[in-house]
Amino acid sequence: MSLLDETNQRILTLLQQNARLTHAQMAREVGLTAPSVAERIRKLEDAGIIENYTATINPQKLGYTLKAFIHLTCPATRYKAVQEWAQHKKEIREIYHVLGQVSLMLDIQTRSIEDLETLVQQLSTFGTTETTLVFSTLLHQNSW
Amino acid sequence: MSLLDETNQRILTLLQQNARLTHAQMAREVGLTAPSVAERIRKLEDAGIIENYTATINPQKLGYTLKAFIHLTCPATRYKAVQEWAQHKKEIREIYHVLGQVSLMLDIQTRSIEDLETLVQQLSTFGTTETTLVFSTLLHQNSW
DNA sequence: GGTGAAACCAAGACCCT
DNA sequence: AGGGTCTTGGTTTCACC
Repeated sequence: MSLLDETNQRILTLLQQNARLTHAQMAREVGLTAPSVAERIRKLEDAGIIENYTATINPQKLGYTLKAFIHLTCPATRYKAVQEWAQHKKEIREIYHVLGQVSLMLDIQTRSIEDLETLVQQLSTFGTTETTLVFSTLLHQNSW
Repeated sequence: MSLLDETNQRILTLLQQNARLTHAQMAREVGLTAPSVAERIRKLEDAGIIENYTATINPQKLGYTLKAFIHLTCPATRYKAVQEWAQHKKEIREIYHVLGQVSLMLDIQTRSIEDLETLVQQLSTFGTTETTLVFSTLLHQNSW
């Protein structure tokens, strides 16, 4: 059996749509028994294909109504400092090291424009910033 | 009881760390019984705070080794066309409508530089593009 | 992959405060 | 309204085929 045969791809799709499905429910969908599905899932986890299972939270409902991207241009020697600083800021969702004149790209979710301003001010101690506000999300693909 | 009291915040954190925890396991963590935890979770779902539960897949392991952002500048009248076109492209993870001269920002994950080139060529029929390749991810925050 | 048994869990009814 | 207890049926897990 291949780790990515058709059955496992269907299992992966099911788990991406609803990670709390029981093995028995998935077994019925793919035409196997629960222990077989459990074994396949265990192997997908061991292979690192499934990284983990997480509840998707609606940021709006927690008051995080503002989404933005901040492009930070700074010397590479400061990356680690930025990373450590960001670790304890819950508003910072992701940091990417990107190619080009912009060096870091930060995915941000804040409660207010004031909070965003504070972040930008703090970031400007590392380098120069350019902020892009997000109006809306047109597409959110969450399965392969 | 508030929907976001300390107990519910701990439940949310637990579910974001491992969405497949049983009610009983969470109950032991927060000092309640399983039915109480189930009831709290049901309310968080009903309130839309928990949107869904999903398995996190490692894109690398599926061959999607290249990450990029494409900034697309095009007339607003074409947004819908872009959205529909992107819907069936598994390489396109997210599309944001952003403020500024760039109009759309696409979060991309491809298997090769050739696939990226194809996407950029197709997108250039909608407007002008600017592609930013991602070297690495410095931070990935997945809980609030 | 499947089967069967034991431990565990989910879901609902019911009670207490 | 929120939490606890109990019961029933489904589920997981493991050994074994």
